Amino acid sequence: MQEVIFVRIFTSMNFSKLLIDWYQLNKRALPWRKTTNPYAVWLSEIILQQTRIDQGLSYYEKFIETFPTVFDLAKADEETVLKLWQGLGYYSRARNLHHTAKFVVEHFNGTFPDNYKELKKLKGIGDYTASAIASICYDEPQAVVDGNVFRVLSRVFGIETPINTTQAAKEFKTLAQSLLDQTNPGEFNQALMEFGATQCKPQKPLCSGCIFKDHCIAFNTGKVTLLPIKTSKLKVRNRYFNYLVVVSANEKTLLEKRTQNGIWKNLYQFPLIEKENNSILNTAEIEDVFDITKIESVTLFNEKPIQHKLSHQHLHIRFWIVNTDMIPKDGYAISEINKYPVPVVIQNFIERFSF
DNA sequence: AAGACGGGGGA
DNA sequence: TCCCCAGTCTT
Repeated sequence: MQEVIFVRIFTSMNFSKLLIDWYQLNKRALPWRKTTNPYAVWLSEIILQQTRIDQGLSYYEKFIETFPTVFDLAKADEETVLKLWQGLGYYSRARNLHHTAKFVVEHFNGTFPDNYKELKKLKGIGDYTASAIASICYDEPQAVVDGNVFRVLSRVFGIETPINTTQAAKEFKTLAQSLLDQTNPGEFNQALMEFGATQCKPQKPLCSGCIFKDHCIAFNTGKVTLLPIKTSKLKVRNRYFNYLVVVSANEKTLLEKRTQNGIWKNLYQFPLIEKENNSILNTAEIEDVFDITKIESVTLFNEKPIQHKLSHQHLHIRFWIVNTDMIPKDGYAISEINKYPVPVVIQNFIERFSF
């Protein structure tokens, strides 16, 4: 038996009007919505990449207060920027943020480019962020495609192209562009994202009162929970970290900066011994790290490795307390270590361990 | 085209 | 547990 399904077709302006009317009634009051200052909008967009508003909000407030203008940000040390970013993750965003602030000050006298094409040339600004800034600050009709847009459009229009493909990026950008309100693109873009974030949510979307109920292909074919489609699951690498926490006679410890590419680049940590497996360290391995003669004692801080899960890596971490009589030459005063940007797992240890 | 890159929150 | 988040860059 063939099932017959009725879906109302959008007329040209329908989608945009329904959406923007909904937005006017339902938008949250957020600090970056009070301005079209490109610096503030840029900052908010970088912070919100792959980050929930609830998580990013306090960081935005901190950054705007500490660095009210692009000049203030450009003047700061990278370490200061990373410290303020600590805990937010994806630290390349902070490094690129700082780089671009300096670039804008040096080459554009502190004035951001006023169009999509030039914005996209800046480090850390991709298609999404360039479209967001250009539309919100300069009314340039560039549609944004973020996770919300993928979800809303895939459902409403019943698009089954896996969203983590190059083809989907083009397909959804074209569709979003065709729906875009040409006279108020910034409003439209924000409305579509807000709608995805609060109504057309990943889980338990609020379909019963949805403005697109009569039009939505997914809703009318029972496929809401199946869309959007995403292929391939990433594989996670296990790594085994042993951190050596030196406690010296003169209240100093050792820190090192992670300078290679990879996780936590340019953040600090205790001296690290990485192993291939979960085996316990022996004292010889620890002594090899320091060219020292006098280790008083070595104790294992946590018998059970701390499980620290990142997107692509599952870290198993042990902390070793190394007491020594010697005075480390390049030691960091215990009282000063909170000035350095460190990964969350290191910060948690510092707070648990009473030096 | 695929992989790397954080950390937290919700179900 | 698993999924996803106002993505971008590198390989």
